[in-house]
Amino acid sequence: MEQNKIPQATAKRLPLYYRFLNNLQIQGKTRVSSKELSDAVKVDSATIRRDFSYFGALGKKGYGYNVEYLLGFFRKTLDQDEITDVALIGVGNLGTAFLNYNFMKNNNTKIMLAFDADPNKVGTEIGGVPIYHIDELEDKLDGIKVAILTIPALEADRVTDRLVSKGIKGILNFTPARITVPDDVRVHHIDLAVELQALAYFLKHYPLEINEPTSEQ
Amino acid sequence: MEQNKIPQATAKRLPLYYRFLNNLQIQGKTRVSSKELSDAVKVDSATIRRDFSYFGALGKKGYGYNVEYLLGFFRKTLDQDEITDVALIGVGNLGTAFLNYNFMKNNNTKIMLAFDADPNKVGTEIGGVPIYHIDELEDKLDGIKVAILTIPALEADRVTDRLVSKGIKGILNFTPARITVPDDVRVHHIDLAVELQALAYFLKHYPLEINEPTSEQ
DNA sequence: ATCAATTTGTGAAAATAATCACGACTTCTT
DNA sequence: AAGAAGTCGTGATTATTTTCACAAATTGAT
Repeated sequence: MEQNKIPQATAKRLPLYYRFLNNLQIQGKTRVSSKELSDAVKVDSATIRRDFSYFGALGKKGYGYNVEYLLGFFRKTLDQDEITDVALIGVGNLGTAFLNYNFMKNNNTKIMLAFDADPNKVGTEIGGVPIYHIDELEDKLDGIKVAILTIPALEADRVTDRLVSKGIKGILNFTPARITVPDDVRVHHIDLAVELQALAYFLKHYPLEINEPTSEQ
Repeated sequence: MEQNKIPQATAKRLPLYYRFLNNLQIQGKTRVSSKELSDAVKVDSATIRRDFSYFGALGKKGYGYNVEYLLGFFRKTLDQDEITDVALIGVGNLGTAFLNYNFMKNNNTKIMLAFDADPNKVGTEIGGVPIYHIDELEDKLDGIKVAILTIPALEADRVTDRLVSKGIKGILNFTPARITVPDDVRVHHIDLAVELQALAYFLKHYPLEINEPTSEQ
């Protein structure tokens, strides 16, 4: 696409920038510098300027960035106008957390429907999202391209195959299983146990130096 | 520490390797090649060999790696014997998911206690973990170095300050807020809304090529 | 015993990302 | 009006991570 030159590391930070700019606007701020933004999002200010620069010259020297303008620009770039419909598979604790989270408020994504195997959950709603039986997957999934996977690891492969057959192109996988998909399907893994273990490992083996960056994703 | 040369990117993958090796052992496999491991964890086989090589020559040419040996090695390296105690702050949907997740089974981390402000939850247990009132934080947190933050964003800064005062050195932050901590405290952010938005962005702007790596964290 | 098939470990190269540092321009203060 | 302070955009550098590709060693089949 037109902007294939944007580094992936930058692309991953865009939603973060967007949310903080939104907060700033709500607070009534009209301008912001890369330094202020840096303090808020914990990303080096030079990195922020570099990130923005991929989209052209959005700021003004000696002034900073106009919040309204920047926000408008990102709204277009991040397709904030165009909402991506999402399906959630597995209404356990984690799935329920998602349904209640109400991402959609400020976001370009919206969970439209959920699936579970538990008959007590099927037919109910959580956070306004209807829950269908997992067997109805193929019937209800038309037009949906993104799925959140919050099911037991053992079922991950089987359900993934069904999702892929049905045309899903992006999966946010919270299962510890590393699922296998065709080349044209994108999977992002978020492995809670690994994250926690990695944090514990870093604490023991990488004592932080003064002035070392203190947070990361 | 002694092994400060290990790249952070490698360190983040270690828990993942560990878990899959564990699975292999349970399945009764005695040997494994970097190629097989690669298929399972979706990390390039050269990257896996490079990762392992930081710890010395763990494999054997023409043979691969001995599962038992490798596992034993990682057990020591990842301190699997030595359990890291963790506190969970905020027993909402997401917090409850963690408590029920039962990470600890195969892991070097264990959630020992949880805190919440809801009087209905205080005094109960979830997944065997006792829930205390958030006001008791200072009394109960002795000796704990790692905390999982699953509270509303607005309370993140205040609670973080209290955790830091009490000596917490690592925070797994599920709050959308980017918290501010001293240099000697490590924070890993997991921002669910950002992850979902980023996935949607990648789908629209980075169409996958054939043979492009198909998954990532 | 021989040889084809495997598979590691790693030097070297390539790709990706972060950071420095400064010229150019803007705003603010007096 | 002039100078000080602030801030961007970016060339250049440095750091980090991934990938290639192949010699060396091992295995397994005949």
